[in-house]
Amino acid sequence: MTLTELRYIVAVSQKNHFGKAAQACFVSQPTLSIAIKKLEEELGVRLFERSSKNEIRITEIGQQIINQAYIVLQEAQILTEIAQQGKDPLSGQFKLGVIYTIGPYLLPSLIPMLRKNAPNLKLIIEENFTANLFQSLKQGALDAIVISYPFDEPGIETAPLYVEPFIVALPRNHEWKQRAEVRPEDLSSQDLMLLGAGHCFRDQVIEACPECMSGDSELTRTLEGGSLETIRHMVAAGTGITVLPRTSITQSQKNEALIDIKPFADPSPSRTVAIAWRKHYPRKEAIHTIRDTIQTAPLDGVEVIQSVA
Amino acid sequence: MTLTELRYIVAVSQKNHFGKAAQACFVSQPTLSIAIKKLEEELGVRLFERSSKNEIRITEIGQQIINQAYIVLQEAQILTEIAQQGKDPLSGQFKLGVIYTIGPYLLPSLIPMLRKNAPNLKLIIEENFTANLFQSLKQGALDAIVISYPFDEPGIETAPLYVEPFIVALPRNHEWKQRAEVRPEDLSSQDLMLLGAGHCFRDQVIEACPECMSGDSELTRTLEGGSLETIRHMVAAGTGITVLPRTSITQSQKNEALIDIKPFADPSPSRTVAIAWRKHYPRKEAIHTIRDTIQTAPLDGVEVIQSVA
DNA sequence: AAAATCTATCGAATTATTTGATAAATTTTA
DNA sequence: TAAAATTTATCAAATAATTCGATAGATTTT
Repeated sequence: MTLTELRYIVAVSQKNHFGKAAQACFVSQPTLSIAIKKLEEELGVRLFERSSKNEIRITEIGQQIINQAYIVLQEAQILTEIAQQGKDPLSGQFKLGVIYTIGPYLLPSLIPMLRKNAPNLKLIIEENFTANLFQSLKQGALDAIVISYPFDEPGIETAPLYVEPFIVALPRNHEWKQRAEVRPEDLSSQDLMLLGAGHCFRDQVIEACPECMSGDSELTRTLEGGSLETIRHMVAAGTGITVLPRTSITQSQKNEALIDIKPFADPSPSRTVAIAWRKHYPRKEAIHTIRDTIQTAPLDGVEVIQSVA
Repeated sequence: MTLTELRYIVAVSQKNHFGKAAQACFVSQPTLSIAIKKLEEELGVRLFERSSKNEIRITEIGQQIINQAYIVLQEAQILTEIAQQGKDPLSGQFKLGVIYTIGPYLLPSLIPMLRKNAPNLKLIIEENFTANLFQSLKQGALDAIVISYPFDEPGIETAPLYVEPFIVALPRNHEWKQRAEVRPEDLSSQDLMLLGAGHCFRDQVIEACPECMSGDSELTRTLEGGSLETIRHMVAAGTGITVLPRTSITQSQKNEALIDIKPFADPSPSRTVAIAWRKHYPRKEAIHTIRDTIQTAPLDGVEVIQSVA
């Protein structure tokens, strides 16, 4: 049984005439006759009563089968309509993972922009650690993830989005009040607060200032389970200083009374934020749109990295 | 789109593996790969995300389409099941027309026998005049009709069932009480009651005894809209005599006190009862069964006509 | 680096499908 | 009654499609 054969019998039932039905199906009359004969033989049932002159008559069982053929064809039609709607790579769900230290700062501007650039894309967000996001990405639970380099996994492709410098956040009236900039190695002499293990940003800060974790510096504290926002509030409360990614500081927060922001001396430590996806992911265009959206209106203080591709 | 292609994508979604899906579909892996590629191109949608190693991943739109493919295939399956059930020519409805002067006598014995010989045949009966039955048969509203010869129409085939002699019904104490038999021409001297126009039996009686309708016989009365049963009751009431087909008289009625039955002298006038169907009617076996059923246990007093075919 | 595992691609062989021409059957018309 | 018309079935040839084994290409695992 083929869908074509079903279309033929439906056409005959509508035209009551093999020749006219063949015309309606854009095939020759023998083609249609043979196809119907084949179907009748396969089903073991006579669908039509042919009388040379006059019209065709549909048998009782033939009518039942034609009714069912309508249903089959209709469901097949629905299938093509589903495909038609789904053709647009910028439609349907898109599950985006973002690491904790990027999500709160990137998403508030990304989501409304994306709603404009891809109105039919139903964005679903997950915030998590890099390792968990990667697992979900690999398993197909996520379509793409926004993470920080280094990130190199087999079967996963990445594209850099922007470079984001690190900055130092001090309580007002800190001893460095008058400084224009800070060098990484200076940090080891301070009460430095860091995120818990699992956050790649923690590792990046430590990489920038290995001294702060060396045995002789007992001033560095880890806030397990904390967030950058928690740490920022603790800085404001005077508990210590911290290093933050540039995007975690908005203009209004920069002018905040309780916190002082200092850049690092050149070359400033920084992180490169990237988007990653499975190599064979079929909706690359959706990823491209997200990347473009992020790069067209970048966050404050970052340097966009245009890909060559 | 073909049903085969839909079977392929369903198989891949179940096996998560092109090779295994191909095996399950009893085709080679290239066959399945090409078919799916073709379907993807036709729909304009990527259904699967292939990664050389590891398992296949179904895209979001692919899952929607596979769900719909299940539905299409299931409806197609139902179609074949309908055909399977309808394969038996002795199943389904069978619309049988019978003329008024046969129905009441044939059907009471035919219906229970047919229920035994063709238990799945849903017999639907229509009683009417020959002309109306023929129209319905021609139009396909009836599958077969039981009528009386002569009956010869283009596109219609017939087979004789049995020859049924006519008999004369007299009131008790009629002047012919002592007679052993009656000759047709005798009827013109009597109060003869006949059915209305349209009943072929009326015409057959008149053909057997033209004298009873000739100008000088004013004793013949026509009962428009009446039935043989009405006439029989009128005979019993002494209103006149009539001619009846043999099958209208059962054994118990023969012994009835109020009516006397006389045969015609040889050669007795008679009618040949036949079954008729459209030449191309596809369920000839059903007709054959009905004919056999009628002929295997014939009504009292008829002579079965075995067909050569 | 080699082996293993998958899907994609290729060319040849095989099957199906399609078509125009025509046959066969039947009905209508002359 | 014969010829014309109408309609579906059949046939042989051409075309299109499907199928397969072999193998390439890509990637992961050993």
